[in-house]
Amino acid sequence: MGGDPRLTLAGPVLDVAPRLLGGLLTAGGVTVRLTEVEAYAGEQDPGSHAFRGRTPRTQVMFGPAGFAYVYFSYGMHWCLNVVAGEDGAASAVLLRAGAVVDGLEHALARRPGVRERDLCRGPARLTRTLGITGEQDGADLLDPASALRLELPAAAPPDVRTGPRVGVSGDGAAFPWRFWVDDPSVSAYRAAAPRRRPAG
DNA sequence: GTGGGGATTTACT
DNA sequence: GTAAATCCCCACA
Repeated sequence: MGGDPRLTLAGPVLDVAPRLLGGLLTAGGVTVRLTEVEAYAGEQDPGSHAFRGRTPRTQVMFGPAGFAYVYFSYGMHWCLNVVAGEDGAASAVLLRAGAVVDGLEHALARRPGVRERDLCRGPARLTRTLGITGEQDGADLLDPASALRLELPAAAPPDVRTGPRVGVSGDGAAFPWRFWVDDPSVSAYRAAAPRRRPAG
């Protein structure tokens, strides 16, 4: 699967998401190998920011694949998505976790005292470790001159696991659109609608 | 102009 | 396990 990476990312988001696992994301002098992602499937996905249609914040999602959608959450966190699907599909893949493979010194400098496996264990930790903020919203991930670069793996890892998305409530939680590989950097946070001990 | 909620992380009990 | 931190975005009026 050589091919034009832009074309690969322009495929159906549920195909694109697992293809990002093993990919290399570089920013702020740090490179991570992606270990966990989540798919957000456009305007018909109740869990997606694009669910309510095009807005100033989500306009990047409605554009062509391969660009960065960076949003701000909970008053302090940035999260990074890769826009996927055809132009106008408004689908994207949230990058939830990764393992640092280069620039460890820069990563540790940004996150003093944090264990190596926790550096990018979670979507907001990942952006913080790589120094990603809203300034990178709309960046072309496939442009070598970009502050944010993504390199797709030659092939998807053979052992991709799937499960419900994290932090998504309501109907959007029904689909197993979270993809990960077995790695210590994969986030381990509770689901959006945590259950108490199962009745019975 | 106002109000409610959020694709989270961290610290504390 | 529970709660605090913290502010942008969006829907309404």
